[in-house]
Amino acid sequence: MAASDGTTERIRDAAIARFGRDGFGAGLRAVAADAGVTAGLVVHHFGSKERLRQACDEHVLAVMREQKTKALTDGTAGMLMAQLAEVEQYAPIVLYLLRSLQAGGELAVALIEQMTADAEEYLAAGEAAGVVRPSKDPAARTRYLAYQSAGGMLLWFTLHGSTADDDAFAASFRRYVEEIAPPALELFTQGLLVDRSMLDDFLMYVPDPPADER
Amino acid sequence: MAASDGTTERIRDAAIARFGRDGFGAGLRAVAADAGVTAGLVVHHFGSKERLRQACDEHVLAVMREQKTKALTDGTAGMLMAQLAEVEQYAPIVLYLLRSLQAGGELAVALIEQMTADAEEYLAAGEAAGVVRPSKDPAARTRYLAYQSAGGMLLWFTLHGSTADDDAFAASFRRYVEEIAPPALELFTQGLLVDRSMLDDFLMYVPDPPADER
DNA sequence: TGCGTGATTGAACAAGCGTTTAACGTAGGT
DNA sequence: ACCTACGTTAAACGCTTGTTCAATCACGCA
Repeated sequence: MAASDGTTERIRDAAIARFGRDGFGAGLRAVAADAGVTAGLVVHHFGSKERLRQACDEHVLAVMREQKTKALTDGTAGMLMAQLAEVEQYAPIVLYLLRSLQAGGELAVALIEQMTADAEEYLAAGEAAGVVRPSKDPAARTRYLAYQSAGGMLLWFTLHGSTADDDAFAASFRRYVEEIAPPALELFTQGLLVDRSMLDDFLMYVPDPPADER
Repeated sequence: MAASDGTTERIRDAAIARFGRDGFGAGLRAVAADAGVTAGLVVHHFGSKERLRQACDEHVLAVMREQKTKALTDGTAGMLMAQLAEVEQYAPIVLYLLRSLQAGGELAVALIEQMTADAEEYLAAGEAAGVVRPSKDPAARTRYLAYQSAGGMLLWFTLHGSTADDDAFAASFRRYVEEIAPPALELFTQGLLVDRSMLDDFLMYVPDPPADER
């Protein structure tokens, strides 16, 4: 995993892995044990648990920016992280990112912002190439797509992604992308509603659907 | 809401409100104080914190089913909860549901299942009425839409929904729905991609990627 | 050689957690 | 009037948490 194997970096990486696995409620002693040190040393190096998490955030953010996201958000967004997770070494970082999304905080906001920025660029390029339809409000569309795809991924992770093993996680991730890709592409190519003229009907249809029983 | 104002129900409602506000990490003493009792009495009535949460889950689930979800998942899914949150008295329950989605667990799965079932029914009705396009895999499409919309809502709540006040929460919720509705409708009516080439490429590629195990 | 500085440990601490226990008060039944 | 059962409280217990502290270890430098 690179990063000179100094003790500080080793603790930081152990914290990323442990927080990704168990969430930020994980104790300092567990992190310390993973790194082969004591709890006292952790706080000696980082000052406090919160500053440890800040260090983790910064490192993850640095890796993210370094990867330069050649992987585009294709609208499903899972592709981006799936590609990362496939490289086995990045699975802990992807897990940590998902935990951050789950917990909120600055890193989560930064993640969504970067995803949105990437999607914006990607969609604009697609539009220029004549592949993507123009939008009445491109920024709103981009934000909507980013939230939906990242949120869907987060929800999937919360409900079914609580796997302990990194490889199993990557495999599960691949399965998720494969599952959502077909309906996503279908929606993106043909839409959901028959045509534009139905929009008003749709809006009036929404308040009360056919009162079928069940 | 109501429920006879017995002490047990009062504690349960206080727990729903407190868990919704602070998450499930909230302490029993805080719940007890909200209900005007002591921590010991809470466990005397419910046995343990986990069983208290189970009682909360069951009650919330009962209210959900009782409301009969005339509010459909219109694909944005937020509509459902927004309509609920508008009735001020249901705001705590909606908050509790979001916390459950955030934490995972049985209630979260049940919520998504119910949303999916409602969406299935609604989409089938729309398709029969000629408003909704047919899908190659309707179940997959429904699941995809449910996860995306519920997940987007969850993510929004995690990042920006940490409001303390119930009314402010309902108002914020309304704003969220208003923000995502236009791009959602645009996507649903016109799609995102101009032609089917991407879908065709994908469908030809997907049948056999490197034959991984499973 | 000796000194000193930083890494590292193990123990201790205070606070919070969920839970247990003993006691008290009060109402109802016989 | 006694006894019982139950609602309720306050205190304590055991555990875990993050953090602090003193002591130990190792190594670079004079």
